[in-house]
Amino acid sequence: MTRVTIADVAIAAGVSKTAVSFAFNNPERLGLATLERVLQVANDLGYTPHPAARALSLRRSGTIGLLIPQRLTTVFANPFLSELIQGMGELCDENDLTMLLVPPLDGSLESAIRQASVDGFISVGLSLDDGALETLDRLGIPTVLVDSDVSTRHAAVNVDDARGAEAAATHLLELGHRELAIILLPPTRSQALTPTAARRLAGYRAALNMAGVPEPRMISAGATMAAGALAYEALPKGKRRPTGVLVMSDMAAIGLMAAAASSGFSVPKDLSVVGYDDIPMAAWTTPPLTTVRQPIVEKGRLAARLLIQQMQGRKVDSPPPLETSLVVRGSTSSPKDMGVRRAGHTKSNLAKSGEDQRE
Amino acid sequence: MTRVTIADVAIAAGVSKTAVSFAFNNPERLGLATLERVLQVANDLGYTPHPAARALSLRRSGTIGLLIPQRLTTVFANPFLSELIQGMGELCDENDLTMLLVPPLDGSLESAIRQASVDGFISVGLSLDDGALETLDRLGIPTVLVDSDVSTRHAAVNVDDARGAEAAATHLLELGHRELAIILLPPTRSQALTPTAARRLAGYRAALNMAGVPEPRMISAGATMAAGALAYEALPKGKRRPTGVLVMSDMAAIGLMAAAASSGFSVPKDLSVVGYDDIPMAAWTTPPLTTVRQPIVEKGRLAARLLIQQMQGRKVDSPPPLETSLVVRGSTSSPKDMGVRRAGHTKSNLAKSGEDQRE
DNA sequence: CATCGCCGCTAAACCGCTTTACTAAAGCGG
DNA sequence: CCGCTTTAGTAAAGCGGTTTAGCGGCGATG
Repeated sequence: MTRVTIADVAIAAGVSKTAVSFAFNNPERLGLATLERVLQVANDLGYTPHPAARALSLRRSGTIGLLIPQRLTTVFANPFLSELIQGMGELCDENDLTMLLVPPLDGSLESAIRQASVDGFISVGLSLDDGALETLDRLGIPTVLVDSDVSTRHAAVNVDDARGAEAAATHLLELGHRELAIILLPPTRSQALTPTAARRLAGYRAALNMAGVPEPRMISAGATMAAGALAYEALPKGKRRPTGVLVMSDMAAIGLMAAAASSGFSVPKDLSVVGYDDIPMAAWTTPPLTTVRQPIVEKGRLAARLLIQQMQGRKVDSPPPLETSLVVRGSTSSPKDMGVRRAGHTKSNLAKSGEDQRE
Repeated sequence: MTRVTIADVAIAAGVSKTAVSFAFNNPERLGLATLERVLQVANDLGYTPHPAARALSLRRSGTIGLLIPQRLTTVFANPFLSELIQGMGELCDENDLTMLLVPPLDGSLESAIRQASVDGFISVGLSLDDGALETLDRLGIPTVLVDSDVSTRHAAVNVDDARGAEAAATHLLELGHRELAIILLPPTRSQALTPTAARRLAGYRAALNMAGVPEPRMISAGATMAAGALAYEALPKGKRRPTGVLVMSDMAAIGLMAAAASSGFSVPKDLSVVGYDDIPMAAWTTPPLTTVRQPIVEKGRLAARLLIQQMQGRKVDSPPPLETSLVVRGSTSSPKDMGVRRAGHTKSNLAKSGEDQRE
C-alpha cells in the first residue's frame, strides 16, 4: 500500500498533474466540470498532498520553530515555556502555523537547526555569541530572539529583567534584611550566566550596592522544585544564615520554601523568599510567593507577531523591553529579630507593584 | 542572497552532486582526499542540506507530531500537556527526533494533519469515531492514541481512569458525604463527553450506585482555574448545597477551591474537593489537594516508545492501562454536621493510595 | 473573413536531495 | 600481458509537488 500521489489522481481523472494542482490551489483556472470531477476523484482516492514535497516546491513549510536551549524533559518542568507557547499559540492559530519544538540534537543546537524544516525561528535564552546564532544567519532564516541580549542583527523581545530584580532586592532591603543569598539560574553548556541571569543579577547588585550591603552568597539552581530544595541545603547555616533569599525562578523558590519548611524553618518568619516570573502556581503556595512578575504570555505573543511580520518580508526592529513588577505576597516579612522597621526610601520601584496585572 | 545547495558545493569542489551527498551520508565511498576537500568546501560555503528536500527524498522527516484537540492557548494552560511532553521528550532526545505541535487548523484537525510533515502521530483525547482518525489511517501513518478508547486498529495508551474515579468517589462516601456534585471535563466540538471524561464518570457512578446515592448535579468546566471558579458559582446553594465535589481536573479543582474560599467557605471544613491528575501544583495549594494521581510523564514516555517502534516497522499492540491511585491530602474531610463517622467498608481502593509515587 | 484575445488545459522545468546503476581506472594474481 | 575484482566517482532517475510558458479552439471584433 503506497501513498496516493498527484499523478494517480491525474490519471484517474483523465487530466494532467497541473490540472489537479490547480484544482486545489488555483480553482478559478479550471472549468467547472473539470474542477468538480478532479475534486471528486481526489476525494475518492483519499489524496492528500505530500507536505515535504509541497514545502520543497513552495519554499515554505507553514511551521515556525521554537529553539530551546535544553532538553525537552528539563525545559517543560518549568511552566515558563508553557506560558510562552500559549502566547505564541494565539498567533499560530490566527495564521495557520504549526509549531516545531527544536531542542539540541545530541547536544548540538546547530545540527538541530539544520534538520528543522521551518519558516522562521523563535529562540529562547540564546547568548549572542552562540554559534547557533551564526548558523541561523547563514541560513538567512527569519529569527526572533527571546531572552537574549539586544542585537542589531535580529529582533529581540525582552523584559526589563534588571528593574524587576532591583525591585525584588529593594523590597527585602526595605524590610530590613541585610544577610542575603542569591539563587542563580543554572549555567548552560556554553555560558556560565545566561543573558537573563546576568541582567537579573545586575539588578540585584544595583540595589545591594546602593544600600551598601556586601556581595551575598550565590548558588546556582535549575528551575525545578528539586533544585530549589538542594539550593536550600547549600545555604550557609549558623551565624551567617541568610534571612532573605533572592531566587531567579519561581520553581526553585517554591522548592526552597518547601525545604525550609521541612527543616522546621518558617517562611516568612525565619526566612523571606522572593521568586521571579510569577508563574500561576506562585499565588497558590503556602505562603503565597512574593515574586517579580514578567508578562510571559505577552512575550510569546509579541515574539510570534514579530516573527510573522519578518516572514512576510517586512523589516522589524526590537520593541522596548516589557515591564516587570514586584508582586508582594506572603513569603516576605521583616527578619524576626528586628521588629517592623519599614524604613526610609518609600518612593521606590515598589510602587510599580501590581500595575501590570492584565493578562 | 540565495541558499547554498548541494550543486553549489559540487561545482566549487569540482565533483558531482553525488560525491557531495556521499561525503555526508556515505563517507566510506569516497577517497580520503576528496572527502576532506568536499567537507572543507561545504563548510566554507556554509552548506546545509535543505530539510524538506531531504525529507522528500528520504521519505522521513525526523519529526513526530503531537495531535492536540484544542487550540494551543487553551491546552497549554493545563500542565497536563507539559508533563506528557516531558515523557515524550525523553524518547525524542534519545532518538534524535523533534516534535511538532499540531492543533486544529482553523477548526479542523484533519486539514492540520495533512499539512504536517511527520513520521508518526501521537494523538491525545481523540474519540474513535473522529474523522481525523480515518484520515490518519488513510495516510497509513504510524499512530499511537493517548486517552482514547481502546482500538483494534491502533496502539492506545491509557490509564485506568475508571478505577481512579471510583476511588475518589469512594473516598468521599467513606468520609460520610452524601450530597455531591461532579465537575466534568468540557465537551469538544465533536463530542459531549471525551473518552477520558466518560471513563471517569463511569467510575464515579459505580461508587455512587454501590452506595445508593442518587445521581449528583453535573457541571462542565475546562481545565483552568477560571473555569473551576465559574463552576463553583454554578453549584446549588442553600439546602441542596453539596458537601463534596468530584472534579475531573486538578486545575478546575484548584480554581473551585479558590472561589469557595473567597466566598467565605472553608475547604475542607465546609466543602471537600477531590481533583484528578495530580499535577505538581496540587501538592502546594492551601489546603493541599486530594486527588487521583495518574502517571502522565510515564504515559508520554510509553506512547513515544510505542510510536517509535511502530515507525521502525515493528507491529505493536496496546499495553494494559497504567495504574491510577488516590492521593489523600488536605482538601477532604468529613462533612462538618456529621462528626467523624469513618464508617464501614475499610477495604477499598483507598488502600492503593500512595503506591505509585515514583516519577 | 482574417485577427485578436481569452478560456481551459498541458508539457516540461524546477525545488534540492538521495540512490541506483554504471564506468573508468587501478590493483592483482597468474 | 591478460582478465578479474576493487576502488572512486558520475549520470540520471526518482521523491511529489508547483508554476511558467505555450497551445488549440472558439467567440467576438473590425
